[in-house]
Amino acid sequence: MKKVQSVRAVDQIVYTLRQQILNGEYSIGTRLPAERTLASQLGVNRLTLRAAISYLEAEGLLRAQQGQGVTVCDFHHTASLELLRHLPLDKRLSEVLSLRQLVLSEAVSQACSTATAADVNRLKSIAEEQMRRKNEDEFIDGDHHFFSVLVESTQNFTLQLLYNSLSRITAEQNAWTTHLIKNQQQAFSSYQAFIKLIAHRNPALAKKTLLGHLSEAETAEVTAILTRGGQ
Amino acid sequence: MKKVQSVRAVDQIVYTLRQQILNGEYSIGTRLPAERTLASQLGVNRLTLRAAISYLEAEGLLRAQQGQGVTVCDFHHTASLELLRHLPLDKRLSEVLSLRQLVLSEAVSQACSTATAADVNRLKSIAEEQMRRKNEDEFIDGDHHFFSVLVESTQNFTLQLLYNSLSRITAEQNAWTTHLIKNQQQAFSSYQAFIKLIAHRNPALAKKTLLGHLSEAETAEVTAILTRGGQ
DNA sequence: ATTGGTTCAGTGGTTCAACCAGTTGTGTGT
DNA sequence: ACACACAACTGGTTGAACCACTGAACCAAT
Repeated sequence: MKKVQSVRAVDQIVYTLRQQILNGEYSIGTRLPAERTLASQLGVNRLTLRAAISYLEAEGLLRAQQGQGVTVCDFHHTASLELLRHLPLDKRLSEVLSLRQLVLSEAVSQACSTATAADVNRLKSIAEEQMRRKNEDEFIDGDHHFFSVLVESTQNFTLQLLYNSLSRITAEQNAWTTHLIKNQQQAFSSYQAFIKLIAHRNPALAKKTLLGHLSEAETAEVTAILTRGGQ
Repeated sequence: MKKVQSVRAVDQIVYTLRQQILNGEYSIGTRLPAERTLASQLGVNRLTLRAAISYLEAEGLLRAQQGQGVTVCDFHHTASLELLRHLPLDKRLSEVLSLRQLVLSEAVSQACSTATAADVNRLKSIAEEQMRRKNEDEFIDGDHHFFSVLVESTQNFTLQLLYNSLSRITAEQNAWTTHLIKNQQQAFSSYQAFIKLIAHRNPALAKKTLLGHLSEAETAEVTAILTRGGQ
């Protein structure tokens, strides 16, 4: 008794069409075949196809207009970050990493003002737990958990929504998991640095530190903060 | 001969359900009424409702599962920035503004390395045109156009997708238009500053400048750059 | 009383065939 | 040459029917 949970036809059609659009098989600005035609081509009912089109409209890939057909949007201008979930991350890993760094710097900076003592303790325990992880997948999840809590502690809904996208983009992408595993040690020190910066409650300094914008005097100060042990 | 372009029933249902979810009328984790029930409540056919549900699944607000019903997702964790398009911007204007500032700082910094001379000229002409604008709506559009070109000049697809969301969030929101109109003069000097920073081709300095992370020595240097006339 | 399996009612998923409603082009009348 | 009407697309909506999955209720065997 397996739980095969057959995949919804809609999801398959969504996947197929999305790939065809992203591959340029249906190029930007062109019209898709008429719904009745396309449905029979894809071997599904027209209404199933329509549900898929509705989904892809929400993603900003398609636009349907009565009497005019379904046209492929210029997703460079109509899509959102979520689109990267469906593109190979390899080519854009550096772009995503630097955006992630930028966002997390801002998050840490804001958390300096907003995080509660309880938040900091949660972060500490997650960070400690991460050090004991053996399983790779658990480590990946834990990493996501740490930053999820961090972002939540900013109480900044906008940042949180943005982080949602970032974490989904990386989720289940091999380029990401190999990157994270390879830089595991670096991750540990990031956790510690972030926690100490938040606990130090200096938003401006935290941001400068994480973006590498420190002056010489500040560098010394930060070094002192980061090397301080315990509490 | 008007072109009333009657609104699609699907769109109305999407709007209605989205509002009900965001207002908490259908609270997170609960199940929507059965499709057949809900469809008759809303006065549309079940398949029309299903197209709407499919759309809202793409937005991360709903999740349908055979045999289990349609449940309301915790959009704090499942939605993306696009969600802010459907929330009043008033309460979060400062959040969005600071994120925008952060993203544009990064864009300018990257443009220092990637923008062509042609890009810089386009930016200059847009900025000049902006100064002559009388109409408020045209000014808003021009502002968006300027930053759109700026972000494109980075050739960073990730940043571009993120900017798409940001510009859609602000589009047609009164909180944004009033903010922009009120700070029109400041916008002009931003254009000039961004252009000069890009033309100066120093990514690190540009970013520090826009984030206010300058040391004293750097401040003098930047002042010189920004007050330089002409080219 | 506990366990195990069966049944059944309720859910979303899919299909069919038909009709409604915009958009476009084409042809006919003037 | 122009204006209008029509025809032929297109997507939008509807009703009814059936399939497939889930969970709870039920009943039997232990």
